[in-house]
Amino acid sequence: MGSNRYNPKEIEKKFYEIWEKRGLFEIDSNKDIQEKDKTFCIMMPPPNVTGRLHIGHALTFTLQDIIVRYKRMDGYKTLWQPGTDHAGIATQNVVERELLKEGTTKEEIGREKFLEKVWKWKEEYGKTIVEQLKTLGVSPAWSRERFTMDEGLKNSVREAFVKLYNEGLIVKGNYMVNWCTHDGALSDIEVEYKEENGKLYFMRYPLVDDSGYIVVATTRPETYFGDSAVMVNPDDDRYKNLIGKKVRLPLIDREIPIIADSYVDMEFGTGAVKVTPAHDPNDYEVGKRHNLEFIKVFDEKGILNENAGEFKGLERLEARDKIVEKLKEEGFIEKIEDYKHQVGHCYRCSNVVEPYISKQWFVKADIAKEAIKKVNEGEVKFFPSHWINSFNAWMRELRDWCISRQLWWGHRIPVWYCKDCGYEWASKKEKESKCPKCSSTNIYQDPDVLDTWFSSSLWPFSTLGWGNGDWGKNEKWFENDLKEFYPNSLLITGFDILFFWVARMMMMGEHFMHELPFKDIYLHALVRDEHGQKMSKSRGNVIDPLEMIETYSTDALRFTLAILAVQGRDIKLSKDSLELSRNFTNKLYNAARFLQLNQKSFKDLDEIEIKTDLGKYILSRFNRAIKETRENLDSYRFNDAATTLYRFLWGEFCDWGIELSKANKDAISELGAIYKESMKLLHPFMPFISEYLYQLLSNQDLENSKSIMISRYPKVTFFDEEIEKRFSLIIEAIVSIRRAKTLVDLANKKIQKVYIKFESNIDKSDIVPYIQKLAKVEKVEFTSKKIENAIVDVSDNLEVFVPTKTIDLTPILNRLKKQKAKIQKDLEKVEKILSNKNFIKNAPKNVIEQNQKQKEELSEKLSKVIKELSSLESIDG
RNA sequence: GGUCGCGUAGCUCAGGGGUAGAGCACUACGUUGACAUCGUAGUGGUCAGAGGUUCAAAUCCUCUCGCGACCA
Repeated sequence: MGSNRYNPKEIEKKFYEIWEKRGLFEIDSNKDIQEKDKTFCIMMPPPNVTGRLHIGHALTFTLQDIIVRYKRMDGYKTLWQPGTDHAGIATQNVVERELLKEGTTKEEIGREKFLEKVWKWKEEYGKTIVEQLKTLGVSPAWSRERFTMDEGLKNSVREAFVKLYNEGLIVKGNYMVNWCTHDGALSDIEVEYKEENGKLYFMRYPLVDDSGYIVVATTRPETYFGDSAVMVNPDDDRYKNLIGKKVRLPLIDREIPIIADSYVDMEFGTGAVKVTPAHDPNDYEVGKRHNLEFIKVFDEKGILNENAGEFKGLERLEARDKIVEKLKEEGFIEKIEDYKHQVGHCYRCSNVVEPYISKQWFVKADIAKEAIKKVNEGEVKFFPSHWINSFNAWMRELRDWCISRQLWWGHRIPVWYCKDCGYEWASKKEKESKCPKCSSTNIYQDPDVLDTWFSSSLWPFSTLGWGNGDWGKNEKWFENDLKEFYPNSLLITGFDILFFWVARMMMMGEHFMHELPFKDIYLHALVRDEHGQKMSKSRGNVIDPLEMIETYSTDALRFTLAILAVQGRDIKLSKDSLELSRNFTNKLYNAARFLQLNQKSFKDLDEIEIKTDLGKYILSRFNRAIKETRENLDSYRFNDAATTLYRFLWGEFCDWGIELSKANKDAISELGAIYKESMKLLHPFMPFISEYLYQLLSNQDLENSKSIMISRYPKVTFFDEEIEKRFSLIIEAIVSIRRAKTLVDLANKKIQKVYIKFESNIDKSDIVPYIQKLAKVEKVEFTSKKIENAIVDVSDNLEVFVPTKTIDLTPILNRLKKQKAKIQKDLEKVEKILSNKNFIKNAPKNVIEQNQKQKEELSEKLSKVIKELSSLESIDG
């Protein structure tokens, strides 16, 4: 305890290891304090195995850990289920890049070899994110750690798939989907729309009868090779006479009809549109309506095919300019205009997404019906509550969810086909050997894998053993888990995956378990930089949590995130706020140092009786802090809970408790006990320093002692209004004297004498030493009348007089004048309220009384100020 | 275009019908039995604007302006 700075480095690492080794993160670690039927369960949103800890993780896991530690200490049997996600595309990409470095490709080595490689990569590097998480001090039940592709969860995914397949809720179809030429099929929400400065190309299509041409406008000219009609509005007078005629497509001379459809917007472009049923979602519908030909012009990789004539072999986006150039040369381009439009991009690789027809698997939107109903009936609570609107809006317009992905890494779609009899079936078995219908062994499995979100949508119950078979039983999960921990108590995650993950867990949970998966859903905001900018590598404004931990400590980072975590508001993180928290840890450390200057070891609060008035005062204030902290945690108001702790520990305990104890040493042993107890209150936010100081003040080592982690969370037991009132007067007197001294440049000097005139009765026994010590004054005397020849300070409940001979009165006069103006203004306000007859008639009694009391106090104060002012002015004059 | 959120001290933000709050910054003083990563005292606000409801509006309602997010 030599240094005057808190040094968290060794403590954090050492303590974490001890906690983990002792199994304190596991569900029964708090057995001694568990209360009957109190269970709490929260699922860790599984981070990607390829991931590295970023500040968003730090936020979400800090908040989760705060709640989990709180519940664990509060007597709940607590499960925080950890795990990682196999992250289909991301992981596959990482390993593909590795292969590229080795000069090979996944196609070259084949599916089986490739998957071996991915598993090997996962075993080797998949631990990184977990190790990084540990530096955050999080306390999930690590022994139960799962992976979305472990054998148990593979079983549960097949279980879920087969059920849905047999219920007709999973279907295969040849539909138009969002297609990334790099990553394959995407679900609707995996497409990000961005406004782009594009061009609107006006193309001339010659009429077959050589009577001229019709001009169509398009943003994607390269798709015209797939046109199977030109479409106009039947009411459009410009084109009425052309309906039924044919045009000849430029360069390739294919003939297509001009058709009429009221869907066409006459105002847009030229009022005539090209119809490309195989490459546009709207045209797809038109094509079906009018029985048009579906002509693909490029393949899955975006390479133009033979339908594009001479442009065959070019990439679709690269081909655009070349095609336009040629069309221009041949006179088929009427004009090109600048045009702003929304362009869909792949969320993963930013590639421009194409509407593309392919055979994919879908989960029917019908699956969500029951979940929607229950949410509407209020069976789940959102924090902040307004998220329920977005949730409902999205669920109402839910569309079928495309779940097949053209990847190798992931849950392989458990559907098998018989080459001989054509039979198709879904199987719970990993491997099938023959067709159940014709017994042929000439069978094969669907090559695609499932969307990663499919497996994570089962997470709230699959990790509790649902559909796992025997795998992991009594090790990773237990018979009673589903009963005890489903529905989960709470979900904490970012709002950005509300649709991706939360909504899907809701529908799957409800469908399979017949109960929504959570009671409460807390959605936190984004962490931004100090200027409110989104963090990104390209901006170079990324705040690395590991670096912050290195510089400021885990506790400081956690506390900062908590104190900034206001519901519904983005978090602007800056080094200043981290410094604030770091300073706080130092303050806490030094408070303990002070306590130990007096006494090496302190008892626990429940082992002693608080006898001194100061002890009772601080205990009463501490109980208010307990009440507020608990209330704030119960309503997930992390920022308010953190602020309460900060205010109590620094602003009350250190600033007044410790300072006042310097005048009353008998209180110190009591303060130490209260301080130890307040470390428990702080523990969920700052697990390390709270443990450290608790053990230190108990004069013991964590190595040989019970951890604070599994001690009981403080409960409200004691309020003493009388003593709080008394101390608030003592404090008012001290501040008042200090202010008077400051006015005449005596701030830090010890003065001889001060008189205090209390407005109301106060028990004056034993209060003098406090005032002497903290206001630095030799002699304190109480008076009932004004003292002449003195500096005066008028406050709400008392006046102090510092006798003086010769002194510059100007600052005192200034202060009194200012005070006078302020009081007059306040007084006018109250008088106006009180003179309102309707106010007297309608306002509640206590409000009226309050105002009357205030009026009296103000006028009394005013008269005192005026009196002082006039007497000083007469001297000064 | 639709939905939601935000606009409060120089900055970052709490508060959400009954006397405007915190931290930082700023000013002045300061090494007093832990802490200068500190202490003491102080300065600083027509709560974006306009209407309305109410005895009472920063707070509830409507509109306007500005900013942001999501969806189309």
